[in-house]
Amino acid sequence: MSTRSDILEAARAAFREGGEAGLSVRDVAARVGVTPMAIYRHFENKQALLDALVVEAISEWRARVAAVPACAPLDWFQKIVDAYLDFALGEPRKYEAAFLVTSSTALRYPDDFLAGGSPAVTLQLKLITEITGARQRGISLADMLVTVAGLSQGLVTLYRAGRIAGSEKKFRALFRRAMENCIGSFTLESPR
Amino acid sequence: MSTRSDILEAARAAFREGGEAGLSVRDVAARVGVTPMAIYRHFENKQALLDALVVEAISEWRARVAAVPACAPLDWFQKIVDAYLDFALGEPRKYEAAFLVTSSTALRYPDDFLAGGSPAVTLQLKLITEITGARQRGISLADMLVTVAGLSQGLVTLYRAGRIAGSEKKFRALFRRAMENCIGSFTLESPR
DNA sequence: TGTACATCAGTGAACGCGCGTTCACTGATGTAC
DNA sequence: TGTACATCAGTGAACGCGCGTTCACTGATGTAC
Repeated sequence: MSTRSDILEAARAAFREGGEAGLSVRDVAARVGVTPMAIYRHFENKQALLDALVVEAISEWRARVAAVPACAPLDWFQKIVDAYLDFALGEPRKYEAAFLVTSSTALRYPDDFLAGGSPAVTLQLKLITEITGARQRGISLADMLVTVAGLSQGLVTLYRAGRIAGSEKKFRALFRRAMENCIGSFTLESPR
Repeated sequence: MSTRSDILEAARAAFREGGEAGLSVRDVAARVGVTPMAIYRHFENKQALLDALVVEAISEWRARVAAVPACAPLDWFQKIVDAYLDFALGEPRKYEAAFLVTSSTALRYPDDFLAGGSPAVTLQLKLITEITGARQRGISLADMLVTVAGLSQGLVTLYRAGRIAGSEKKFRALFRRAMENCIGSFTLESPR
């Protein structure tokens, strides 16, 4: 049963280095020190191996969100934003697997998330609701959710594609300002 | 000199069908009805062929923006938003080439754009400045630019990855609302 | 006007690579009687 | 306790594919004298 975990570990390493395009059955086998066909004893095919990595990455993201200590809604939300940045910038390939790789298991905005399909998003929804509260401007929760998701994902993608100039530190600050402004825009008055 | 344009046309078709991953020298040659090596008579290598497609796509996007008739700043901006959606949804592969394919010629936010490297963005910057005007909330022009770019790109990416449920029409409406809200958030009062 | 030569588009075969997956197999381990 | 058999992880060779690019070439067209 250790070969299976060796395969997963090798696949993780291969994906870390080259992403989806860098994952090959033959390469993973070579890393484990085993024949390519040995992989098929443990995974139905390459897709199944990739799916396993996606599931792992999603779990890790959820664990990171769950690990953020509870506090006042706005602080809490901002800490999750920081966790998102840590994940996206510190483990770029895992971020890719969790958020970008097209997998049959991918949830869809906004329905699957409003329905509570993802614990991480459910928490964020709760926080957004509490933050905007009575000052809420009549924007639907679904819209707010998709806007936050789109902005996060778009900024990270631009940065990762090297299309945003400046250091990582500068990008993190920019990202935080943009998210703060975005959340603020959901309320009637300007924030702060 | 007609072979060169035949090659470009075939490459365009191949890219339209399969994106960057679907572009192969051999396939393009087969479409033209010519030996793979004939391509090399006209392009240094595969990358040069891809670069040519990227340049074309960027030109087309700029032409579309330039074709939007001048009007009041907010209307004008919204018409550009619509043009962006038309481009992203109507010519998804060209959108990909213009905005997502990593190319040595890619401009970077915000410096290259603030410096006027892109006529399309220069116009958008001018419009944003006019729209926010005196009510501007102290957010830097660079931040506003990156936020608009990130949100646009992120929403389209989510939609194209099938992660936003609903019809194209619904997505367009959602996109417009999100952009309107985003622009509104740059001013002191809530818009409308 | 005719000839020699350079230019140039395109050919055809091959190199060397990596890919996912098939097939029939070996050899060790565990199980039933 | 010993034997027969099933299970199962892993092997090794091969199939058939597509890829970018190299090399030496052919044959037509244009140009110079």
